[in-house]
Amino acid sequence: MADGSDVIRITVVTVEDDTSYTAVLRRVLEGVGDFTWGGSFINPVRFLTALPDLRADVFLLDIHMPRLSGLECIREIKQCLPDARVLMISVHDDDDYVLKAFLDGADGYLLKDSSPDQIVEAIHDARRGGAPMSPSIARKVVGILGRLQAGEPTAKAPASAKAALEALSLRETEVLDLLAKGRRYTEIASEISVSLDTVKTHIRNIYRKLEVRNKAEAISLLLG
Amino acid sequence: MADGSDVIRITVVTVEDDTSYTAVLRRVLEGVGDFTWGGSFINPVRFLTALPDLRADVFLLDIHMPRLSGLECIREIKQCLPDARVLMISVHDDDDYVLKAFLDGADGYLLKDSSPDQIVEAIHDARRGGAPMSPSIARKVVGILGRLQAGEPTAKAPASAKAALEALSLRETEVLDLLAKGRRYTEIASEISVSLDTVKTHIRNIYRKLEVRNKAEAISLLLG
DNA sequence: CCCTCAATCGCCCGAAAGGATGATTTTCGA
DNA sequence: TCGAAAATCATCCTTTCGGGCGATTGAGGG
Repeated sequence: MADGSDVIRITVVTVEDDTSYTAVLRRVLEGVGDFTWGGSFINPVRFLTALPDLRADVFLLDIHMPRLSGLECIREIKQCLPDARVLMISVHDDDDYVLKAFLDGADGYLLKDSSPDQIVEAIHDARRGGAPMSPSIARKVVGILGRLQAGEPTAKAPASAKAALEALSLRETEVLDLLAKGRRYTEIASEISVSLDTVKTHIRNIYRKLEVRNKAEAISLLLG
Repeated sequence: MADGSDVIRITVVTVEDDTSYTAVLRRVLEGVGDFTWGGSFINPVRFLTALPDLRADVFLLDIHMPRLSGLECIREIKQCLPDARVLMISVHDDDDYVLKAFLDGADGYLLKDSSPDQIVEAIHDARRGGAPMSPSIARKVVGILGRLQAGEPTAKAPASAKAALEALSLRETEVLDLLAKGRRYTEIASEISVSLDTVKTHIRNIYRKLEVRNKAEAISLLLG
């Protein structure tokens, strides 16, 4: 391996809506001998269209993009190119996104404050079968694991959701059902023959018991 | 059948939160020779508690009651007393309630503007195996039947709901998902990197396509 | 008898939601 | 290349939500 001819070159493709960061990545990777720039996509939809014709070893995916989440690209990539490695690169470190990324098949998760060296090393690491991730992401993963182990699946436990719903009184259950049907407070009030303020009180109590902040979360917990 | 001794008496029980209407019903029914007043319940919860000890031929149920919907009483009654007839008496004639009542096992559906004669006749009709209903309710039922036949299950079609969701653009789907997670408009805006007004526009378009009026209905359609 | 909890109602206040309309740009297929 | 649809941003205005706070009544348990 003294000369470069027998070095296995790694083709890297990026999908990133931020053109300036795309340029950064390109510069970083073109500075490394065994990397081949396989293309960069600004538009994730375009990327998916082009995917069947791509041959790449590693994909760098942004999570938050204009039209389509990078998360939704993972499965497509894995289906077309089962041996390819997928690394997420994002500014976000929410538990929700980190967990989803790995569940969807991502091989690694880097934050955008990663240094060039770290990015290069992560790509090599992914090729070797590792799961490269930024230190803070690694901590997140450990934290999530702990919570999963404790029987609290994500943030909203499916088991505890049921328990929380059962902790509601008859009246509260009735109000929540109507809320989920899209009824307004005033409509609920007239349907169950109580005042508007009573409905509001019930809803405040429902939110407190379910530990949610608004209608949407309450309904998702009820139906999801 | 010349004397009253061989007339089969019909025991009637009412469950109705409105005491004045309960009194009206009682007066009407006590004026009819072959009816026996089996009791009246103001509180539906109390009614369910007492139900196992009741012997009645016909139940008159209000739909909208303080703690518990009359709809939820139907199954309980049918389980305890399979031969009993259940008539709903309500001021409401929404498709939703009418359909639900019959699906839940109601034998008839009267509006509260029914005359005493109509009520008496409806009870006899139910006993004979009929399905007594106020004229406007009968029309509702026919209308609902037509729509079911046309492949539009209720008002919110389970098949068309899926179609409607698929008619959403990628961006709209993304926004709706975030909405269902309980995100506020401003949070969605920052997460997908667009302005607040753009998010509002997307959501208005989503509501239009899904034919809903608010978050709650949209989320119910998405999750339900 | 006291305490708790469910259910009821009220007031105040700021934030969020949503409706009406109009406009620009990009994209894409006919 | 023309038009439709998607996506973007905006202004104006009203209604609805959501939270904080306090209060009463009745049922039921200790």
